[in-house]
Formats: sequence, structure tokens, C-alpha cells
Amino acid sequence: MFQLDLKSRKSIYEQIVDNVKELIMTGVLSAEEKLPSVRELSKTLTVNPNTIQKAYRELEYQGFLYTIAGLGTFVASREEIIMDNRKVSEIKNILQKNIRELFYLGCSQDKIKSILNELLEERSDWNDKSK
Amino acid sequence: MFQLDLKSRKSIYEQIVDNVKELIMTGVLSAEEKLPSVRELSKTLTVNPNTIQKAYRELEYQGFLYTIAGLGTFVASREEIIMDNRKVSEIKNILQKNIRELFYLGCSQDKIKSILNELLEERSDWNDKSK
Amino acid sequence: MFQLDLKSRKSIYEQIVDNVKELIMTGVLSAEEKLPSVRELSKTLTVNPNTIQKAYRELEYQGFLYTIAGLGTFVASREEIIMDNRKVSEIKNILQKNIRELFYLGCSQDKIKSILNELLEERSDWNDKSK
Amino acid sequence: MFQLDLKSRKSIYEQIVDNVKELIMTGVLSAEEKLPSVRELSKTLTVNPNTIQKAYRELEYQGFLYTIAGLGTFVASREEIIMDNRKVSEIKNILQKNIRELFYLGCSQDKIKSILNELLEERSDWNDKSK
DNA sequence: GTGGTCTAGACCACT
DNA sequence: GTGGTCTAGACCACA
Repeated sequence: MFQLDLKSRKSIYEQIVDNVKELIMTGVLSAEEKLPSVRELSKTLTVNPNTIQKAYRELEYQGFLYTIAGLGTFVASREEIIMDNRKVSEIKNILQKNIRELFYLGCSQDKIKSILNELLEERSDWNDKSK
Repeated sequence: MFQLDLKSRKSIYEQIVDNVKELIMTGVLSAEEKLPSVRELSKTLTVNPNTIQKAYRELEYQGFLYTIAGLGTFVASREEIIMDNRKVSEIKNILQKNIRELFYLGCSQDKIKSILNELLEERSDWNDKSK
Repeated sequence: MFQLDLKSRKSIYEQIVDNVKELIMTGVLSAEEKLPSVRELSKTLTVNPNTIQKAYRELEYQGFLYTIAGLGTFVASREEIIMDNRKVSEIKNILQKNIRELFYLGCSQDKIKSILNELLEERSDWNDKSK
Repeated sequence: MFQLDLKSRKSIYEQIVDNVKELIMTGVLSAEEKLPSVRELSKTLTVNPNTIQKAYRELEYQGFLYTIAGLGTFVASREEIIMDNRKVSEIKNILQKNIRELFYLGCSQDKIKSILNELLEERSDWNDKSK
């Protein structure tokens, strides 16, 4: 499914959150699909079950997963995710900070534009895949 | 100089790092300018001096500041900051992740484009200021 | 009859209990009426029979249903339900807690009053229906 | 501060959440006030620190507390709490369910009204206290 | 000192 | 089998 980087300063559960989120957002995991059980993924990644559960719960809070106790954990359908304006402006701030940093590192405005366009194109790609 | 948001989940030292970086990148703090001393800023922000110390050290490590013992801490000139390709691609990853999330939250491609353009425009603004 | 919300954090058997209780209390199911058999409801809701069984048992315990072996499960007549003071004060506590929360969430006293009145009115409605 | 009921089917962390919420909503704990540290409360209640932390985190998610790592956990000011309509209608459902049950238990409409009024009055009481 | 993360392993309720 | 809770105890980063 994915691999952990134990050397990263990111905590394990955060890495799991990010990886699962990416799998969902790129369409590798599709709506209503069952995720590996807590114990199963715990074995696969050789990580404590509590850590997996923490990650799954965080993803639930963020609206990406839902859980049926006794049955398992599933990918939420995209319609369930509420267009949260606080979240959007939070992301905007992160983008702003990073674009500034790119500039300060010496990237020209054109280079930055081309980077952003590239990222937008890639978005279209996996958007098509999920069709 | 700037204000801290104690209710943020960001750690205090991280907020200081980000704020100082922003002041430098937007040209509010210009090259060779002296920063407030650790003790001074510690009083201004009513924050533990160790926390300021840690933030300054981090900024030094990232190349934004330099310290002369006995004199103080100063803003490094922009040329000192190496066009670091690892750093650039790291930022690219962050941008990618966040653009994906915007899309997944329900933003249309056009909306995302307009957000990015807005951020690029804003960049031009303070680019002019720093001239 | 009713639908389950698998994405709810409520357990399935609890949802069944609540739904059946509601149907009884609003008069949709009337006294002495036969409920679908465990197997039948299990098919309708595509839910494990054990889960239905557990819900029926709970409703029996609470006094809303009674079972005659070999015949089926039936709605108890309202007189069977004892005016249980412990139960009443328990509900009072729940109401108190939730009214407090409404207030704390920023609802004005008037708004809360109008909400409560609305709920009382609605009560009169289905009270009439059951006549 | 408060006591746990180990016999309750409510989980320990849930009891802590409810108790702290009540203390905040009744004004016993006021805005910006520091809560006992995780370890401290853990000793007071003779409960594992992880359990306390889980409760504090849940309260943070709900907007009642905020945390500064290394400093402690504090009561959020009421203005921070967003009037969440989903939450309000969720509470409305709970109220509805319980009012229905009161009626079904044999309470007259007048008795229910007087109960609700009593609860609204009590609200005014501690509202005054917090002035 | 504070909270944050993680492990190992146990027990419970629900499906 | 599934997730949910809890304990005991360790280690880390931050203030």
C-alpha cells in the first residue's frame, strides 16, 4: 500500500494520514472501499495498532473515512466532504508561504508559474483516471 | 513586529520562525538589518528566551540570519541563500499536496487557478516594495 | 420501514432500537401490532440477524415490545410502560445537558424557547394522529 | 473537581469530556483558565494519562479547550466557538427524541412544559453567576 | 514541567 | 473478525 519513512520528523500516524489521504485523492482508493483493518495494517507496517487507529480516526475527523464498529473502516464518498471555507483559507496560507519561499530561493515568476501549471495539469491527469 | 497566536497548534518557536521569514521575504526586514536581541524580543512577545533562541538558531540554519557574537543577530543578504534544488522540490511537493486537497474539497480548476494567480500577483506587490 | 445510516457513529442495533421506538411513540406502529420477524427485517435492512435480535431484546427490556415464542414480536400497549420516575429524571438530565449546550453554542434564550415550543407542537400533531 | 462513575456504561474519557464541558458551560471554569495538567488530573482521578489526553483532545476538537504544548491546556473563550448549525440540529434531534419519550412515559404536555421551563430558568441562574 | 507519540498487551461491545 | 477503550510505561520536543 505504502511505506513509512522512520527517519522523517513527521510522526508515524501523520505519515499514515497523509499517505491514505493521497491514495484517496488520487483515486487509488475509491468511495465506499474498505480499508485494511486496524490490526491488518498494523502488521503490514509493523506498527502498533493504536497508532493505526489514531491515524484512521484523524482521517474520520477530516471527513475522508467513516467507520462501522464491528465491520471496518471505509472511504467516504466525496459528496460527504463539506466545502469548509476555514480549511480552504488555511490551505491558501500554506500556498502563499511556499510560493513566497520559492521566489526568495531565486525562482523567477515565470519559473513559479510553470511549476504551478505543471501541478495543475497533473491534477487533470488523475482527475481523468478517476472517471 | 508581529503577534503570536497561542491558540494555534503550531509551536511558538515555529510561529516565530515563520513570521521572521515572512518579514524578511516581504522586504520588511532588509539585508544586514539588526534583529531585536533575544531578551528584547522575549519581553515583547512575553515568551521564554529559550524559545526565541531556538527560533533564531533555526533561522540561522536555514540561512536567513547570521549572528555575530557580542553584536547581535542580522538578516543575511539574499545572495547568501543558495538556490537549493532539494528545497525547491520539497516545496513543490507541499504545493502539490495542497492543490490536490483544494480540488478534493470541491474547488473547481478555475477557482484554484484564480487563487494561485491572486497569490502570484500579491507576490509582485511586495516584490516592488523590496526594490 | 426505516433506513439505517451506516456512516453514523451510532451502532447499528442502537439505530434500530431508536427507530422502532420512534415508530411506536409516533403511533405509526400501534399496540399489539406484529413486527417483522428477525429474519425478515434482517433481509430488508441487509443486516446480520444477530443485530436485529439484539435490538428486539433491548426494546423488550425497555418495555416497548413483547415476544410470544413461535408467534412473533409485538408492540406492547402503552399502559404496560410504567411511569418510571428514575427514567423521567434521567431524561431530564439529558434535556438539561443539551439545553445548556444550545445556549453555550450561542443560541439566545428566545431561540431556545422557540425550538422547544416547535418540538412541543410537533408532539401535539402526532398525538392527534394516534387518536 | 469531579468524580467518575466506574459503574456507568459511559466510557471514562466520555465522562471526563461531559464533566469538563459542564464545568465550562456553567461558568465554574472560565475562559483562559488553565486546566489541571494531563498527569495531574490523571493522578487525581487515578486514571491513565492517555485517557485524560484523549478527553482533552476531544474537547479541543469540539472547541471548548485549546492547548499550548509545553504550557498546558486552557479553556477557550466562548467567542471562539462557531455557531455550528449541524451541531444545533443534532441537539434538536436529541431533544425531540427525549421529549417524545417523556410523553410516552405518561407525562402530560403541561408537565413537560413545566419541566422545560424549569430547565430554562436554571439556565438563567448560572448565566447570571457568570456575569 | 508541559503535551505528543508510541509500544505491548488486555478486555469489551458489536457484526 | 471488527473497532473502541484502557493500562503501564517509555521517549521526545517544547517552554
